[in-house]
This record gives sequence, C-alpha cells and structure tokens, in this order.
Amino acid sequence: MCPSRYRYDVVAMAETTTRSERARQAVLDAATELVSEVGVERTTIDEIANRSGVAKTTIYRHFASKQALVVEAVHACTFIIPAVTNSGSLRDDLISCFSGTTKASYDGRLGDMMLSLMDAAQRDPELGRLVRAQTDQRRRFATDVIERAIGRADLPDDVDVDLLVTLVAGPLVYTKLVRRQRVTEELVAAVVDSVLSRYVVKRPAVT
Amino acid sequence: MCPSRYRYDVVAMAETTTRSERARQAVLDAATELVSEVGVERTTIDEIANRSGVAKTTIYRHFASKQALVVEAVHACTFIIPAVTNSGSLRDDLISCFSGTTKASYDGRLGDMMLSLMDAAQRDPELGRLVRAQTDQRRRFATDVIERAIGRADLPDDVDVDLLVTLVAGPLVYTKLVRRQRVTEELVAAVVDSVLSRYVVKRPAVT
DNA sequence: ACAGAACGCTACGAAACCGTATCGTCACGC
DNA sequence: GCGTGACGATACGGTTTCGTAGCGTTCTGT
Repeated sequence: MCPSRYRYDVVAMAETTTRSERARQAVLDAATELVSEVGVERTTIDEIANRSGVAKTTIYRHFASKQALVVEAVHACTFIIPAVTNSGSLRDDLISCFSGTTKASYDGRLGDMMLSLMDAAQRDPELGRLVRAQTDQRRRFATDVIERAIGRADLPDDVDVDLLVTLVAGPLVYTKLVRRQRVTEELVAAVVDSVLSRYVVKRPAVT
Repeated sequence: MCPSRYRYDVVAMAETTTRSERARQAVLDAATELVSEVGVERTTIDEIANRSGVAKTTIYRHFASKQALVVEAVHACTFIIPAVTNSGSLRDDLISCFSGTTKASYDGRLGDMMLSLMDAAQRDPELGRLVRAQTDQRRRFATDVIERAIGRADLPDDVDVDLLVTLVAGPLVYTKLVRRQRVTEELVAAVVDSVLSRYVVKRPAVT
C-alpha cells in the first residue's frame, strides 16, 4: 500500500522492462525535457535527478558523464524519420517531404532545443556529428524526391539539386529558428511553389 | 621607462579618450571576442578580465552584472548598418542588400556568436529584444528594396513582400548557420535569381 | 604639485555543479 | 523466502563562477 520509493512511473512502461531499463528511460526523458527547456549548457545532472526521480548516483551508474547522457538523450529524439510519399508529383512529394521533416525536426521538444543544440555542436564534436548527421539525413529525403523528378524529366537534368534543397529548406528553417514562427502547411506549399515556378509554365512577366 | 600597469593598448585609441573610457572599451572588446569564441553561456567575467587587462573589480565599476555587460557588448557589434544601393534594378539592389546584410551579420565575430546569441535570446528578454530588433532591421532593408520595385511596377502590387524576403533570407541564413558554409556572392545571386525568376520572362518549361 | 578619481591586486564569501563514496533499502529471479 | 544486484539518500571534495571588500598605486585635471 505504501508507495514505491521509485518515483518514475512504472505503469507507463511495459511491464516486461526491467527496473534498470525503467530508470534509464526516465533519466533520458527528463534529460530531453530539460535540454528543450533550458538548453544544453544549463542542463544539470542534479535537475535531471530531481525531475526523473532517479538518484544522481544511479544516473552515473548508467551514463559515464553529463556529456554522454546529453548526447544519448539528444540522439534518441533526433532519429525520428518522417514518412515521405512517392506520388509521382514533384510538388506533392516535396510538400510531403518538407512537411514531414519540419514536423519531425522542429515541432515539440526537438524544435525547442535546436538552437541550443547547434550552438553546443560548435564546440562539442560528438554533438557536432549528431547535428550534421541529422541535417544530412533531412536533406537526403529531399534530394531523393528531386532526383526521382529528374528521372521522370519533370526537372532538367542539369538542375542544381543541392541549391534546390537549400532554396526550400532555408526559408522553413529560417521561419522557425530565427523568426520563431510556426511553419504552417501553407508556408511549405508557398515556398515549394515559388521554387518550382521556375520550371513550370506560368503567367507571363508583369510589364 | 617602466611599462604602465594598464595593459590594454593606450596607443590604439584616440588620445582624447579618458582612462575610464579606454578601460570600458577594452572590456567590451574582450567580451565580444570571448562571446564569439565560446558563446554567451561560457563567457566568464574572469576571462574577460584576463584578456582585456582590466581588473575584475574595475569591470564591475562599469557594468552592473555579467548579463548587462554581455548585452552591451553584443549591442555594440549588432548595429553595424550595411549600405544598400538604389540602382533602379530590383535584382542588383536585392543582391547588394543581402550581400551587405550577410557581411554585416554573418561575417566575423557576429557570425560566430549568432547561434549562441539566438539560443540565449530564448531565455533572456533583453537579448531577445536585441536579436529581434536586428532581424527586423535586416528585413526592413530588403522590404524597402522590394517596395520600391513595386512602385516602379517591376513587381505586381499583390506580391507577398514578407514571403519574398523570407525566400531570399532563408537560404542564406540556413547556409551560414545550419550548414556552416560560407555565403558567397554567387550564392546570393543564385538565390535572388531563383526567387525573381517567377516574375520575369524566362525560358519555357522543360518538356 | 596635489587631491581626488579611477584603477590593479589579492582575497574572500556564497552558490552552483560535477562526480564519488558510503550505507541503508528495495526488487526480482531462483 | 532469500540472496544478490540495483536503487535511493546523504554527504562530501573539488572546481568554477559571481560579485564584493580592502588597500595600495596610478593617472588626470587644475
């Protein structure tokens, strides 16, 4: 009847998990939460211990250092892979791709910690690799979509794929990180249409 | 013959400046240098004292707190206003505007501290206002250029000016901050041309 | 030259944080 | 049910950093 000393929620996790795994997961959850709130630099082990309900000593039984813990916590929420459609329409696939990527990268906690993460990545090689891997992966999705379009001759084969990806991703990332505004579906569509307008029949120039 | 105890360079400053002003400036210089190297969070008063040659006690005679010092130091290098041409050519003016803005915002120290600054701005209202003011000012230059073009009927008057600015600024900022690549003149021109291609006569769609 | 203002130096208290040690308590497989 | 492994609580040493105090030294205007 008396409550367990272990404060992290046992019920919320599959009962097949061990005590050790539950503690570990509670620590990782608290770490991502904290990083998204106060950034990498201001995240402390003591506060993670408080929020997770896991004793600091136990945290150090699972993770070698604060740096290792942060890296693993960030890693966990970084590799959420958005689904990308393959409809045969360049426009639709691009919108789908960037909507998915935006959701996976800039909504929720990961979006909140993105700036702090990129800043910390400037000085922490481990985090640097993590951020770079994510950026590359996100760009890869868009690159694939574009190359499929080139294969269908929906785009000229001398198109600068790298630039094209930057032309779409740039305004979206800028809107989120610099202007701190929500990236709406309408914005994604407007950016994609603007970039693609160069390659499709359109209204004549205004005189 | 014996060297002065005051280590900051007296010669480098106009001799009309007072001792107090020289110390103050040396502190601000060291602060911006340090912030650009290690970020806002890791910048310490002791290290500023070391680099500037100004005693920590003297620093606190000039600035109420570390936060106040950082804000003022950042403010000093933030308000460098780039020159923008008014040639009558939308394309040339846009390229000039964004080249200038990029130089003023993302080259040198300010560029190095930008990520850390935007991160810190999320939690420090004072820095938040500073960053927002700079962003707004940068966008204002581009907005002016575009509105002049609308006045000349080089652009339709129903064009979404805000979106247009984002379409150009986004890829440049993204290239610098996320991809950590240099923003070349060629890139600026390529982005401007891509965005403007919607509004000028261009090659027909590839079949 | 001289007085007062400004600075440098050393030292310090207080707080935050990292990582470890110790020991008592709990959970889980057998 | 019982032992072993895992956890919780407390405490601690060491380090870093902020911001201040005290006091001697240097500069500067008059």
